[in-house]
Amino acid sequence: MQYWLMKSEPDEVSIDDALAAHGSTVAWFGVRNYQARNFMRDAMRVGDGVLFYHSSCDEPGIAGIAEVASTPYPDDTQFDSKSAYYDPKATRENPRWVLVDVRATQKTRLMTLPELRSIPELADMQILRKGNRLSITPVTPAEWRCIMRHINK
DNA sequence: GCCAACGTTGGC
DNA sequence: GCCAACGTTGGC
Repeated sequence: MQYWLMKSEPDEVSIDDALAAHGSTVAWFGVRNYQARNFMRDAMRVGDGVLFYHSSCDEPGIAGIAEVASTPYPDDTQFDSKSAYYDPKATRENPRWVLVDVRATQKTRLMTLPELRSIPELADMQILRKGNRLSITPVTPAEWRCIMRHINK
């Protein structure tokens, strides 16, 4: 069992959107970074814990809890020439981008970046490092437990 | 809107 | 294979 933090722009897919989706499950489309893709393709397992993070918005932070709900499969938006995520170099025979399904399990209070930064145990979290841009990052069991403890207060 | 950080592209 | 130029991310 591993833990992850996954960024989503709430304008596109928020924790509320995910909870309202069929089976509270959404396809994590649009990842176009090889490192983040490789986490989904190679490391994630069904049932892994996910921190649902809202990025590029008024109040960035952890907004809910989710879990990995599928094995990896091709991201259809790469084949759609009308999509912002279209990749002309990808083909159905040779997909370049994969995704997993993510099932939202709980909307939480918003744990903002300043709050996360204020917790000494979380000082090494990848999301808090300067220049962090990766949209999917691993979370250690200790970080996960710490966040679970704080988020329900 | 700014800008630091970092990934990608493409000429050589 | 190097690396400069360029593009993107994302908090502020």
